[in-house]
Amino acid sequence: MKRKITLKHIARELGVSISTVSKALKNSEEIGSDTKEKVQAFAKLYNYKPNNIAISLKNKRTKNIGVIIPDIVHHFFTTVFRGIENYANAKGYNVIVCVSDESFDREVINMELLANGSIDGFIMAISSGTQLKNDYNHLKEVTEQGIPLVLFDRVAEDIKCDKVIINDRKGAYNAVTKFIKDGRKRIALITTEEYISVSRERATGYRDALLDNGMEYNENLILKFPSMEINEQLIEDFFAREKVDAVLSVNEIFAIHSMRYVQGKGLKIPEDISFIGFTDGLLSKYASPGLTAIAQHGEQMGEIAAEILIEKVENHMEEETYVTRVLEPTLIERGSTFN
Amino acid sequence: MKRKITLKHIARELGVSISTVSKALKNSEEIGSDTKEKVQAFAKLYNYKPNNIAISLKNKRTKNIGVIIPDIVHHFFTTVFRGIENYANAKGYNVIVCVSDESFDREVINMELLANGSIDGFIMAISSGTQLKNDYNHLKEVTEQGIPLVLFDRVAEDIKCDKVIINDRKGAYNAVTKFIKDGRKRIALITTEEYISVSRERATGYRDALLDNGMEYNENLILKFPSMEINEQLIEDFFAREKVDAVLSVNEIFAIHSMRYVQGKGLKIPEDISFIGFTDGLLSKYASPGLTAIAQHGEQMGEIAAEILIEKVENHMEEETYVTRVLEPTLIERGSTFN
DNA sequence: TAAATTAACGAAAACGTTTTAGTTGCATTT
DNA sequence: AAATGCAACTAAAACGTTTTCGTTAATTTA
Repeated sequence: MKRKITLKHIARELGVSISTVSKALKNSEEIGSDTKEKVQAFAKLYNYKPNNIAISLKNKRTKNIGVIIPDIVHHFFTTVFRGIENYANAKGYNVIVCVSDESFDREVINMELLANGSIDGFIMAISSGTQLKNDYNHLKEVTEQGIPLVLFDRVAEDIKCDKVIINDRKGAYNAVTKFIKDGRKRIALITTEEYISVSRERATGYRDALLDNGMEYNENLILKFPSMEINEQLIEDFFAREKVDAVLSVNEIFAIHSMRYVQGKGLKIPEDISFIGFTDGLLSKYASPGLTAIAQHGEQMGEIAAEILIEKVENHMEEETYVTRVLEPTLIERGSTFN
Repeated sequence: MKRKITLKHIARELGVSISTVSKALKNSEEIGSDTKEKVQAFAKLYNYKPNNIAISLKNKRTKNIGVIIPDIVHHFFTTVFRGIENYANAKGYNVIVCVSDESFDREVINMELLANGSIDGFIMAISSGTQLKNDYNHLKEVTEQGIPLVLFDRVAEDIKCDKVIINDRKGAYNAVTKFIKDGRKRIALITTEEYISVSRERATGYRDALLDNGMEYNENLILKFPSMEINEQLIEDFFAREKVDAVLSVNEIFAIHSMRYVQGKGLKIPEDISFIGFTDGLLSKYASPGLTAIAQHGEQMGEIAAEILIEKVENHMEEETYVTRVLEPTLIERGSTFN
């Protein structure tokens, strides 16, 4: 086992000072060329690599960025993560991921842990637990310490920081508008409770599209799941109770479950009933028929978030100006709607 | 913006030495109780938290573990990751993720970056690029430096380290055996090139099951995709050329694509043709009919890998003994096979 | 009373860097 | 010959901890 070699070892071995070694390795003009050669050759021979931790301590910069997401086994978040990782890596940053598991407590613990020097900045999507509790002190503490923070997708109005979101309202609006153009009359919305910021936005878009097109906004046509967990019974009750010819779902899972349910009841998609779902993930692509989806451009979102964060980290300007980048959703048409 | 407070600040403010502050905060017996109270109160008031980087430098332990996976937008890997993260977090470790994107070069770069002090150990699945190149020097360098390494799923025979895998051969064997019991006569295998260790194992299980049951092993019934990318044409050609009544696929995507193709041709699943796929992911669950799947127990795999790694990191025993934990695959039966 | 013990604290080294501010010895200038 | 300039190097501080080894002064022991 060959232990890691340090500047001190090289210095001792070559009979020069540590500073000389450090400068020689940086090709400093201060150092004579024969000494430089000697040092560099020795360093290469013994495969010297500077210790990141020591450099971090010296520079007060870790070249790590902390990513906190509610769930990793989730297509949209992994897509965003890929964007973050891509950009960050290209800029020489590593990514430390913590999963809040939709829990307020784990979010707080993880942030505090990372905030003590381990990272240069945060990128995160707020957990549903936190959105429910509506307590953002952990975020405020971090920003007050001067640690840059970029929120994506699940954001909070009153946090002063950079944000990257998609225009969820418009996504829903466009979807419902398409349903109406296709002649759909009873358009349902399947969603979660409203404390999730994105669900709230999507519900607004749904309502606005109906009203703008002179249609009735009927709360009976909205199915709200109390949690992310699927509940077959609620689906069954809903479709038994309401006659529906189009469904907008805030996520793929709810949409796919509903599709399978109505197919089981003998309905034809899209002839009898039509579906559009948020998040253009694997399920949408491989469902039968394919699920028309509102793409959220997660990878791009991640790249932008990382770009904004790293810019803030590197050019530590004191003026507190924050941007909110709003991406436009795209409708990916598949077999679950008329073409 | 309130800057982070350090031991030095507290010491200066309270007119004591840094060592006294450090000890007082650790409730050392050496320090008088009134001094301790004073220091602790001050620290709490100004929300003192020790700097992780400084501690890392001092202890030569970062409490970070590096995870290198080929792809993050991939159900199995995220599942494993969740297991790793769960266990690691509970033990006070953070997880730094790097995505090799199936590329040898990125794998090497990422490992070298992290190996310079940023992490205490690695958990990784080898990229296909690396398996193709069959060059594992970067792994050897890391282990030679005394950095613990745990490989999972995609492992390499000749690397001396701990490993966590599933019995891929048995998974395939059991699937094919089931096909045979169900009366299937022409059982196909859809796979990748054999340089991927898991594909090789699965192919072996496929063959063994056929031969053990007195059936013919016919290479024409094997469809090999040259890459992870799906190629519709190959599927079309294959099913046009070969008459097949059962398909074992090394992943979900290939299986789902094939199912859709044969359904498009008017075949009934499972009456005319039956499917089993590796990786029990979302697609299997939500396909119609549901895809009978060989579950790889990713989360458990991640937890075990993390457990082994952290054990090695913390009890740095010099004896070089390595374990290989083999998990048993489970067949999850769904509509794509007879019950 | 002198010596030994103890409680309470501080100085300093160490982890591995980077960087500023010297310090040499030698060659050039006046 | 003294002063200047320069090339090539080193010492030391700094980043924020932890920890070992002192060092006090007060207290106990013989």
